[in-house]
Amino acid sequence: MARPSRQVHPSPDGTTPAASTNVATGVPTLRDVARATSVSQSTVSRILSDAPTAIPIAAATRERVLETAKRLGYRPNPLARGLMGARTMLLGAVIRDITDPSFPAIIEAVTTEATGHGYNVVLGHAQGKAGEAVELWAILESRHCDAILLLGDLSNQPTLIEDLAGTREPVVALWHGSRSTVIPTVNVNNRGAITTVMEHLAALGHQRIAFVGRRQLGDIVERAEAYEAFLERRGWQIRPEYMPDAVNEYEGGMEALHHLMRLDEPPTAIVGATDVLAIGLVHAALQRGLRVPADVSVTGFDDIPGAHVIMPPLTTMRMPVRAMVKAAMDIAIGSPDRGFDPAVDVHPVFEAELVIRDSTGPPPGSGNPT
Amino acid sequence: MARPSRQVHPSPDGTTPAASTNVATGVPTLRDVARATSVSQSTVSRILSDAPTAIPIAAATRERVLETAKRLGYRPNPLARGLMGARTMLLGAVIRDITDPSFPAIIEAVTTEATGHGYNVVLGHAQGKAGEAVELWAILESRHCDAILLLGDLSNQPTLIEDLAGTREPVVALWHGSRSTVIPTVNVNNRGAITTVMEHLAALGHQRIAFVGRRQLGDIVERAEAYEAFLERRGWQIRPEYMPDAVNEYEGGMEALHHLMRLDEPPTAIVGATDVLAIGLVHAALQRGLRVPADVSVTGFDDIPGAHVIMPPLTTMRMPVRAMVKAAMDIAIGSPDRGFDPAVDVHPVFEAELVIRDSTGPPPGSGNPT
DNA sequence: CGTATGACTGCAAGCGATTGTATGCAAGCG
DNA sequence: CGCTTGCATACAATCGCTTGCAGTCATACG
Repeated sequence: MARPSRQVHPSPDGTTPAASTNVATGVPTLRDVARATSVSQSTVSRILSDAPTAIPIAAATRERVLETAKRLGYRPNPLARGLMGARTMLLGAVIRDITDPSFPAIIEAVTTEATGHGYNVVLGHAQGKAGEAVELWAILESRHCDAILLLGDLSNQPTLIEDLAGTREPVVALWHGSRSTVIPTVNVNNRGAITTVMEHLAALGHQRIAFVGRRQLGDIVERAEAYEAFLERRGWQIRPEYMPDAVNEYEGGMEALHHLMRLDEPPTAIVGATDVLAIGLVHAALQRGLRVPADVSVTGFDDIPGAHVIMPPLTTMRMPVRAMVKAAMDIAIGSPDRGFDPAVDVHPVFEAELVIRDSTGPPPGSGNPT
Repeated sequence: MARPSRQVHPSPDGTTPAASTNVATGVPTLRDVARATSVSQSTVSRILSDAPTAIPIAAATRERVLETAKRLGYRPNPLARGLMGARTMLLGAVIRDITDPSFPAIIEAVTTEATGHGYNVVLGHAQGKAGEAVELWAILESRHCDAILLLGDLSNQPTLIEDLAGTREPVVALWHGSRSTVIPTVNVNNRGAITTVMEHLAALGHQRIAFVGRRQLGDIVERAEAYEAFLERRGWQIRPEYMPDAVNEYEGGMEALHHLMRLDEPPTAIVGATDVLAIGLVHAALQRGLRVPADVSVTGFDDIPGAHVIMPPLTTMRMPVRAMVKAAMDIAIGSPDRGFDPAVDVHPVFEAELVIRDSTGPPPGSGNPT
């Protein structure tokens, strides 16, 4: 790293070197702007970062500086800024699994919202492994992100959440399943949503309803519980064989369907814990020669892109992704200085909306199939 | 920002304050480690950043320092490091449109590869607008990313590419359509791939083949050209009405299909420029009561997740995403110091692989539909 | 036994920006 | 006309870390 060690010698003859500009990088620095305008760095700094300063600046000077800065193409160095403890305008995002089709929309919302606030997003991909998430968090923190968003349930490793709780930056978890009270969480009303789905199915005449999803991720746990609770309220039987374990992938859904259809008394409707699962369910059903929804109804959750272009288009629950991300952002970077703003709810819960499409219908043999 | 201005007074009585640790943040600094070990910062720095230094360090000292550093949980501050011109270990990624289902896999590959190299990824979402991409680039550069990856065709705004060419960090474009020679590009052999698809269809007996995709994105332009070239080679007629314009969304594909099927002589096979388009095509065909592939064959491009769980599973071209990203990474951050390594090919082209599934078959009325 | 070589370390000067405090100057007041 | 005020700037100290160069012993050589 052959960096010229001393560049800014006061020039033996006394003349100040014009505008040296860090020779190595070619990027104009604050000092260059100061020199070019014949004012001090402090003045330039105060003007450019127009922070609420007690010190007044002459309008003329401000003009001049602003002009030179633009002319030189000056850009503040975020590194130096961050060093002094100023905000880095970086938002860390730890994503459970970017491969999951429900995340792109979330990421899109996050980057858009963040940009709107002048923030950049540093992406960390946990690849489903909580171990990596811990490490990621460390990285993000050391990068001095102003806030960190946890996207998806990363709670299977308790250490993470605990560590995060002790951190100095705001950390907000989205779709984490509302189990943690240590950190703010923004969630969807899973119980309410599943209840809505079940009621939709029940209204259609279904009684033998299965639920597919692995009780591991926070959101899915809640959904499963809501499913059981509904059955109980109705006084319907809870059959363990109606709740097969399934990894959250298309294949998981496919296997689950085959399992369910091999049962002596197969369900007439299946609630998928996610759209991915539901699409797998539908696909496997079709492969088996079953008709959806004539032979079996299927519902999903998330309304991922593509959920409406499968055949039949999927009935599912749509979450207000944008609003949720916005809420998280407000909690995370909304309060200017001190930690969280006590005035805002740090555990908001949003309602999902039932999108009825063609994958649900009356159970087989129920008179008029519409 | 009430930051205690002077902290490290030599303590009147001569005792060195234990380990002050930046009170504001609570994060141990290099100085803390130095004090705790009773050595100078320089020594600690040299040890921890084990840079190839001409200056030798006693093994015992090294041990001691390493041990204390670990005990204190010391983490170097990337900001301060970057300020000195060291690598920031940040990789900028500008994504054309994260909403496009083919990108998640790419992002996944990028984050994984980057992590493997010790890099973090800063994500920029261009939202399809090239104007934003320019701005993004500026941001990423000012963040001192060690390299920048352009994901997807951002070339519709020429300024971007020009600006980028003059930058000092390595910039590599992936899936940019191989039109730019100003910056390194990693591409898939679109012409070869489309030729493969066309041959597959021709071998099945199709002669009336349509192509759906908007000639705007680099990759798609190439694919369209290859389509025409194939027709020409065979001496088949190029019908403009067989090349409808279609936005790269499910809906675009659906509209295109309806358009094609309203033709007096509709095609028996349709090549979708992307899987998204293809899925839209299939969906619309099914809606129209057409059977795929009995009535019309459809092919896609990308093999996005989900392409195999629609009905019928999509015949498509799969790209070696991982290998392509790896190649880009090698170009971008492979050479340690000076720009690009002249030894490596900066315009590698990868071959896509035909994945035959069930959306293609012989044209209607061709004897045995197997 | 004095003094060269080395092997190790410490000093201190920045990187680029922020910010508390001091300074220069022109009005304003009595 | 001297001095208080207040406005506009400049100074200088840091943030945490890297690094060229100077300094310190200890050992080895003449």
